[in-house]
Amino acid sequence: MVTHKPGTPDSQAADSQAAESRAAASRTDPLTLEVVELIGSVVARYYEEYEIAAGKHALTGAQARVLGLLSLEPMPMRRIAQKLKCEPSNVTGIVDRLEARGLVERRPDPADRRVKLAAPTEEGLVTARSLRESLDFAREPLAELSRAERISLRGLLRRMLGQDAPAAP
Amino acid sequence: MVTHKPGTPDSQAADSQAAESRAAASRTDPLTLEVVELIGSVVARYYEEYEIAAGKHALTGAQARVLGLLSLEPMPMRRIAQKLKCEPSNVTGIVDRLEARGLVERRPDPADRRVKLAAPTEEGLVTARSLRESLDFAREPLAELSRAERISLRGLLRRMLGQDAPAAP
DNA sequence: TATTGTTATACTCTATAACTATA
DNA sequence: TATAGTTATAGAGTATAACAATA
Repeated sequence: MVTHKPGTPDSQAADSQAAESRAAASRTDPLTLEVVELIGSVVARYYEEYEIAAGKHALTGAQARVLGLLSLEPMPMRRIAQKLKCEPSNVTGIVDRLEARGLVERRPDPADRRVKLAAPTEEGLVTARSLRESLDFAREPLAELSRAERISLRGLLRRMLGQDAPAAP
Repeated sequence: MVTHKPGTPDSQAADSQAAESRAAASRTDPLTLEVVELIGSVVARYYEEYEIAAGKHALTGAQARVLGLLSLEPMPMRRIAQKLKCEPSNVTGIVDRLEARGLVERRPDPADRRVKLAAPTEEGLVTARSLRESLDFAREPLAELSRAERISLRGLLRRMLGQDAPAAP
């Protein structure tokens, strides 16, 4: 691997790929570095807001995340673990505590008696909605953008997630 | 601030504030909702990448975060707690484990004998650099943006963090 | 008296392994 | 036998309260 430093032209094959040279430039460009740092700050802020919102309902972050998931669609314990990217054994405790709070209930799955479907109660749905609205800090600045800017931002976010094939140069 | 949204004249006080009506619109506009969801995904992805990178060095997320902090500047235990937004008592254990791994050391503060300054070792600095580079997934798509787009993105991120006074319409 | 760092304690989240009841 | 959920256990992060050393 021959990472290239801009302003140091080299007769080697270092910049045979445009992507590689762009990546190298992004490691020194002050504007890009600032944006990367801002993204890090937004990520930290996002988590912080979420934890605070969860705390206001006397929930932990993990409990709030599970409740948010179930508010979209009831699902088996196993599937919750997949969504959370954790071991299934952990979900037992988290759902236990949500159930003790009356925010979630376990239902049998008619199709497979091994499966337990976790579903939000009425109160759980209300709490989940409140939690979702606590992320307004991310939405409000978006409303100030033009439609073209929002579309551009959507494209960027998709590329960051690898959902979009990067256009060939 | 009583700017009015044109096209929706209402005798009530519902849209007496432009910001309020923009916020309301952002809760129903499909494009905005999609972008909000994408931001959530990027946040999750960012954390995931960080945890994976930490794991490759047999570190937990909290340990990696502290090491990253100290790699910028040695600091008292108390200050680490402020940065992490946690209680000072927790920092003791985290730094204990980093110290046991030889990545961090505690030094006396000449100016105040109550204070212990946590500082990275040589190996700690190398590890911190490696961790920082693992966030490339966020930087690479940025390199594909034009300078104007990056500046626009920077403005958006600053607004999300409340670092920028929103421009009057 | 106030502050810094630590210890002790309790709770939650996490992974691993073993167990049960179904399939 | 294979899978879904649980239990048991241990390590780590977190908040709270109490403590020693220093200011």
